[in-house]
Amino acid sequence: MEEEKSYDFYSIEKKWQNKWYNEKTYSVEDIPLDNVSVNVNGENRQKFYCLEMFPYPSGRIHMGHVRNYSIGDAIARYKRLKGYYVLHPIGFDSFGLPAENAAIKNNTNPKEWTLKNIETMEVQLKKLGLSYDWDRKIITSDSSYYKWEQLFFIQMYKKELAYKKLSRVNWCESCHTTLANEQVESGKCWRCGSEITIKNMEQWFFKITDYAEELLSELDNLSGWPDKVKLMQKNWIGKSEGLSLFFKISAEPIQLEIFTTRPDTVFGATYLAISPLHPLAKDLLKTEDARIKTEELIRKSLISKELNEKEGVFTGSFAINPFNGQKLPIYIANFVLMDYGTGAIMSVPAHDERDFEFAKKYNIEIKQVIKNKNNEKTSSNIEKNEINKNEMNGGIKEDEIQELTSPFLEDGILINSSIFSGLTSEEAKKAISLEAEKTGIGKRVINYRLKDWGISRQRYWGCPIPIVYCEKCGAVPLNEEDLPLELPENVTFTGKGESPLAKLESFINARCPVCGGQAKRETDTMDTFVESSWYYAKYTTKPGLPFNLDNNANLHSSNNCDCNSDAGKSSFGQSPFDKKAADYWLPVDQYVGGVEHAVMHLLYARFFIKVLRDLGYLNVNEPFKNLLTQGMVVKDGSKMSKSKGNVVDPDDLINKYGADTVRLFSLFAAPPEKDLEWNEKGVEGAYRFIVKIYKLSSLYKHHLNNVTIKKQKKFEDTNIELEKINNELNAIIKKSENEMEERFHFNTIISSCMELVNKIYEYDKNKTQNDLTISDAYLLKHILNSILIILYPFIPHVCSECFEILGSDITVECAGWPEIIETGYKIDTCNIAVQINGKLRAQITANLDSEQHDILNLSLENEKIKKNISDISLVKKYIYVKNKLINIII
RNA sequence: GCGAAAGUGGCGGAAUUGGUAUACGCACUGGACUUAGAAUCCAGCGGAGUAAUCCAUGGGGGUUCAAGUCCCCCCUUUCGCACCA
Repeated sequence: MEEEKSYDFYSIEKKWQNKWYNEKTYSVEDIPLDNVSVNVNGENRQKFYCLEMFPYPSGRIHMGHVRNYSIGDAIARYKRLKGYYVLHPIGFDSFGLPAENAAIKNNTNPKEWTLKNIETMEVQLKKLGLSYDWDRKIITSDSSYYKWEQLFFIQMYKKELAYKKLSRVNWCESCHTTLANEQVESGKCWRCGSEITIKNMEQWFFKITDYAEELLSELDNLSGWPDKVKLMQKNWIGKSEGLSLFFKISAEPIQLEIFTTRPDTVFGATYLAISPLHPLAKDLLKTEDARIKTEELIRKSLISKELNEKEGVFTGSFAINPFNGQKLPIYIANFVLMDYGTGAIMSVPAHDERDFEFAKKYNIEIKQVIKNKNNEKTSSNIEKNEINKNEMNGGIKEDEIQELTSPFLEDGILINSSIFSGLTSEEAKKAISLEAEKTGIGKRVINYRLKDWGISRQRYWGCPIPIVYCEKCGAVPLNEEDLPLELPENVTFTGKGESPLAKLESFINARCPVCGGQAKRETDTMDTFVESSWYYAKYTTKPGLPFNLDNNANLHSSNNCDCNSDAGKSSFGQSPFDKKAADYWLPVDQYVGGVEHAVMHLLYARFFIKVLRDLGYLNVNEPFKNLLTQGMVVKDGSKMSKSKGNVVDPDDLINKYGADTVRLFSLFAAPPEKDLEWNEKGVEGAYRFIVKIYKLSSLYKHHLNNVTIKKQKKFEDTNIELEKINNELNAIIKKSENEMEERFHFNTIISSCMELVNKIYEYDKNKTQNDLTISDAYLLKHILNSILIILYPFIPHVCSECFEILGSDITVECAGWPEIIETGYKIDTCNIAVQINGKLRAQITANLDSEQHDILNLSLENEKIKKNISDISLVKKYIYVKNKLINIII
């Protein structure tokens, strides 16, 4: 055996990376030219847009990035092997708080800090050998990017999709800015974990609620999304259908509007409850005592949404139930939310947990109006409820006294409800709603939990909002041709008080675009989730000259928005991307990222593409066709973090083992959707496997180098051991296709390849390479090449190198997905498990596709079976699963 | 509290359609090579038992010839929402 060159990952990885980056191997055209639009077989190549969530340039990449990008790269490289025309871009989500916080702390410039980080991370990403089209790199903090965002903002403003209002908003004292609802997690800031307080501020909003229905209903079409994420979005949008009902206030000329999803319980209402922040709250108060108590409730509601105990105050006012004329006391109650529905409810303690709790506390009547459907006693709920026999025959006895120990929450049959008694809840909901509409005391409405997206941030390092406030004209958007409104650089950071922009006279003072008079600029910047809401569309067009919207055919014709179709047409007349390119590449065929963005980024991006569609920029309804949400990388059971001191730096690992090893381990240790437990010893295992592959290729270098693989259907006259291995290879080829396209369980592909490599070593042990006949060499080269191609998406450098070592005119990435080639070897026997009464007792070898009685006889000849079954007459029956198993029942 | 997902050796995990549970990797144990170690290679590795066998996929029931897989109840963990009327 000749001396092998040892595996020098550093040189190998450098060699291939240089080739890829210098030759721009992974660059694609915005719209494929004729010469790439067909494959070698003359078939049309399909496009495939593979995207991973782009990183925030925080300084260095971390293991989460490595995992995310290894998954995406595996998919992108696989699709190229399969002949797709693959767009696989990368960029940096570079606006955000850390840059500004670093500026405050270290007296640096956020822009310089950010660009330096991008530079570092770009080097790191390139060292991982990811197959990106680097020509399409986006840096969102660059005005060449965010000027388009300002353009979108202006156009949204003109369509009233962006608006400003005074509102109670979430405030994070630590980040010193407001936050959108999606960015508050259990009352805490999503970024820093600080407690959120409530502030009343003028804020800019995007009218995402206009799209609530579409965002909800389109979820059904997203078959390529995990159910978990769809459910989270569904719950977040929180559609509920119900009845809005007007209650007259007795002795007052005013009405109170409430919202309920349970119109069927309207006869059980025993009080009304309104939010302390309800505009009518103070008007309804009748006593000084109630006023004082209410002030306290208002004070508490204003600072926090957190609630420990239900508290309320009787206002002294009464309302009239429009259905039965009953006089209902009106309470001010802290558990009623002002920003949902109408801020007022009818309380039905018998059939609502919260109303029940409140009624118990304040001794309010509890009146049951729904009973169990099946006429069974709800014994756990009702203590004294002797159901009148008459009820069985449909006759409902009124005025039964129900003593509930807990509310009855399910749907059922109405009782004590006048003409509606006897109806089911479902029927009654309809009937009562219709009646309310007929008599004009109410209307059916749909409410959403989703709120408009608050995008104002009182921070510097973000996209400036292109609005000025003119004394004469009010809020006025900039002229589109004056964009970009650049973020000024000559600012000082104190970390105290308002945004640095608010103190910068040169920025604040502006001319009104309408009247030319004195005006002041908006000093809030946009939420950085705005940049990530459309970056995937920007990628579809290479950077360069802006596209003229007017040159884009049919730009406004297929606009499915009901507004003026000229809305998207700006005087500026330009677009950040070519509409044809966007329509060609979008939607993203495979999106990969962390599940933490399930209701933030992923909801905003869905909203934004619909807005861009309605503005006429593209013709796409959804941004991401398939979504893969990968789990976290954890160590010692918890997420890697500086505070826990369990961070592993990818750079250290790459230097020690090489990028292929780090990538392989990331994909091997767990399926992508699960958390990945980091284990240094496991990394060594991955390294060992790569060395094994490299050694195997080196071992056969001289024997296979000159063997040229021809296209062939079958290998003849080959070594039987190799033929067996080829059979297993064929199974792996098939299985891998399924995994790479459907399930993404790369770990199972890798383990199959490990098994196969082990088998080749075993084969090698019993042979010397000189035994190789010419036909064996063909087959072996086919096997080795195929394994290299299958593993190439995961460990591209070493596979490229080994493919070259074994001798080929083309690189592995041009080789195409391996074909299944048969040999003369046919498996004509199989292993059959023999069970007695369902328990495994023996294994026998039988001819393939044997008849069941032959298998039975064969089984009964087996020593172990004989011991249990001495005679065939003992066999009561048996079940035979072809080529697999026989279960004999005695 | 509501909703969802998951629970398999010492560990990460396989078993994709109900059909031979524990593939592959890690760790561990023994052996070879070595002055020694590292690396590598070989062998072993769910538990109990001398063995035949028996017991094992969070626990308990069920369906089935056959259950990690399907159904019901319970426990635990993780995630999301948390008074949304």
